[in-house]
Amino acid sequence: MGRAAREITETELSVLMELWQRPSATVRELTEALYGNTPAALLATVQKLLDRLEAKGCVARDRNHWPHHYSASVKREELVGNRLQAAADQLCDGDLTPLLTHLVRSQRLSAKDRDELRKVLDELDGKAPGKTN
Amino acid sequence: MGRAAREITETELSVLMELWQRPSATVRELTEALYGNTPAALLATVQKLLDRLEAKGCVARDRNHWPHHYSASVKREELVGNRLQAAADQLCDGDLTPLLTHLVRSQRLSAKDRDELRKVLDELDGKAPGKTN
DNA sequence: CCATTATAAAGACGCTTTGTCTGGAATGTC
DNA sequence: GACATTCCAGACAAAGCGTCTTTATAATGG
Repeated sequence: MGRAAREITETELSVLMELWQRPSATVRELTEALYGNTPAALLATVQKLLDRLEAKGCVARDRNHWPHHYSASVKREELVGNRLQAAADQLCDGDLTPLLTHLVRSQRLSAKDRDELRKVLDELDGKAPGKTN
Repeated sequence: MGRAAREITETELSVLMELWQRPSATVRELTEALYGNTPAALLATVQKLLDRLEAKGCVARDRNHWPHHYSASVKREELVGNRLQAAADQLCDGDLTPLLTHLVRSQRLSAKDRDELRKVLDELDGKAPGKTN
């Protein structure tokens, strides 16, 4: 499944971010949201970005509407996950655990964050949340 | 910290990987390890890769030796950490927690992995009090 | 010392990607 | 059918990448 997760550009990401905030949108709406105005040049630019995002499997377009309706076909969490998995594949031989360990250790997590994580771990263990908070 | 661990190319990474396996190395050694032979062209290629890695702050060179000795100036864990932080900055507003949560949840961690993580969390609980919720 | 060899430094090259824009084709509205 | 909007294909410059060639510089053996 090498499909969806390819490299997303900074600019492409800005378009995706707008899409994540709505169910769907037209090129004009997105251009307006991103740049504040909508000259032909910018419309074409955004269109091209959408084209490329579609090619990368991150955006779906509904050609039944006129103008076309675009919507994100990848959730933010998926994109995050893909990017991390890619990092793990490249740098950790595909194993995410050392990456996680390092991250948890190096990052200053608040007690609340740690609790949160622990809860997730417990959940995965399949047992009821051990210590009640 | 806050260093400039910029984008590392796949090819550059292959050089870095070799460097991580030794205290230091010459261009010739690295070329031999990577390609099996050392024609002038390849030597120059590896040299250029090292130049760029040096510019990106990932490699240090000792000009007192002849030929120069190169060594990695970024540890693998740092590179991992930087990459994750970059992902968090871009996609999670700099907050690594949702990223961690998603990762822990989506990835199938073995019971041992979970234990490992829990231990790290406990360790952090003891050391850094964090904010009491 | 000089000639030879190995290394370093600088740059050219072709290629791909990225962001932007132009022009023309397609589609809808009145 | 005339017109405006939207889509589409492609051009374009700039930048990054991997590779290679050329020139300069340092070390070594006569």
